[in-house]
Amino acid sequence: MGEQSALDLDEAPFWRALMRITTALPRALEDQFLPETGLAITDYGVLVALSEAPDHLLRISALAATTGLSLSRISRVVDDLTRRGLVEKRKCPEDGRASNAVLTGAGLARLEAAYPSHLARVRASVFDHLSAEDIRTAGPVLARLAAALDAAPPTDDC
Amino acid sequence: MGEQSALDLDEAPFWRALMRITTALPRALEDQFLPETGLAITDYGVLVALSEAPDHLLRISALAATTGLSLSRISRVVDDLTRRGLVEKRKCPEDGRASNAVLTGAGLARLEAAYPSHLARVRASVFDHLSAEDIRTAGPVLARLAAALDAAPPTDDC
DNA sequence: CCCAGGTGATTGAGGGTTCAACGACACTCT
DNA sequence: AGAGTGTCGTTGAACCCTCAATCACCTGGG
Repeated sequence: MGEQSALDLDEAPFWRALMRITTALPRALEDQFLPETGLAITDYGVLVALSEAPDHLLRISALAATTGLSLSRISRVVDDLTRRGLVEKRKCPEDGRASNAVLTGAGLARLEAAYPSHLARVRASVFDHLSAEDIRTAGPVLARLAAALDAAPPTDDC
Repeated sequence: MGEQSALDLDEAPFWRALMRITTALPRALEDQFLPETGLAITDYGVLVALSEAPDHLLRISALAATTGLSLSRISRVVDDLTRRGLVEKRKCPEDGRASNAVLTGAGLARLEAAYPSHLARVRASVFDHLSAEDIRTAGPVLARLAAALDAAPPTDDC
């Protein structure tokens, strides 16, 4: 891993800001969202992923990939959502090992009910503080970073 | 919370990228950093905060504020670091309720040993994927967002 | 057919983090 | 001085999340 030059004058504040955001943003979102809707942000993400899938149906493993959660985590979350009637779990007909999660009517209703609250939280915590110009200039950079992080998991440098 | 317009065409990708980053970045950092240095990222943050403080000494509550951790969390982390000899805890002379955390020699040495690894992780997960221009344009936007999040905790909209 | 190895999902155990309750102490007002 | 109130830090209980082990099933080669 050897020699690396320290962060320079542009990089250091960039890094600090990024750290602050990664710790503070989830909190800012969740704190009001859960009491308002009865959904954790994780739950909401799962419901959104299902609502965007064809037939509102997704393999458990696909759900894990699109939400960015681990397989074990998704398993428990889906269990919980099933117990609450927002999601249904069906053995996959073509592959006996696999299961599909399906959004129920109640789940869709719950998602739609939560949407305004989610939107309000997102605006209050992020977009209310940024101009249209900010978003246009920073958006592509963030997108590039997000893509790199998605691709990067392989442990090593390149 | 009423009416809100949905995210527009610039905002939606911005938001998705932000979500990906907040979930993937901490993982990308921690996964290699901990095995390489024996320090969790939380530990590292605490040591950094202490190293930047006058006399390498900070009130427990100040430490919580600067690291963004909760008081209860910082209490346990400092306990743990104390047990490992990297930090020392002293009752505060002026205020019998308070405690100060002080960086030990071993703590400083450990921090310095971990720094190159930290730097390498930061570069590999973030700056290697962005141009100098990216950082110059997105940096101020992120800084503004971070500042807003730090200030915003008050529950309501304004 | 059946065995070996691979994959999808679940589960137990354990660490990380937070919330709420608490004990110790400080400050103010009378 | 004493009562009431607020603040600093700690702790028990609970939750979220992950790792590793495991079960059930699929797939390909003798």
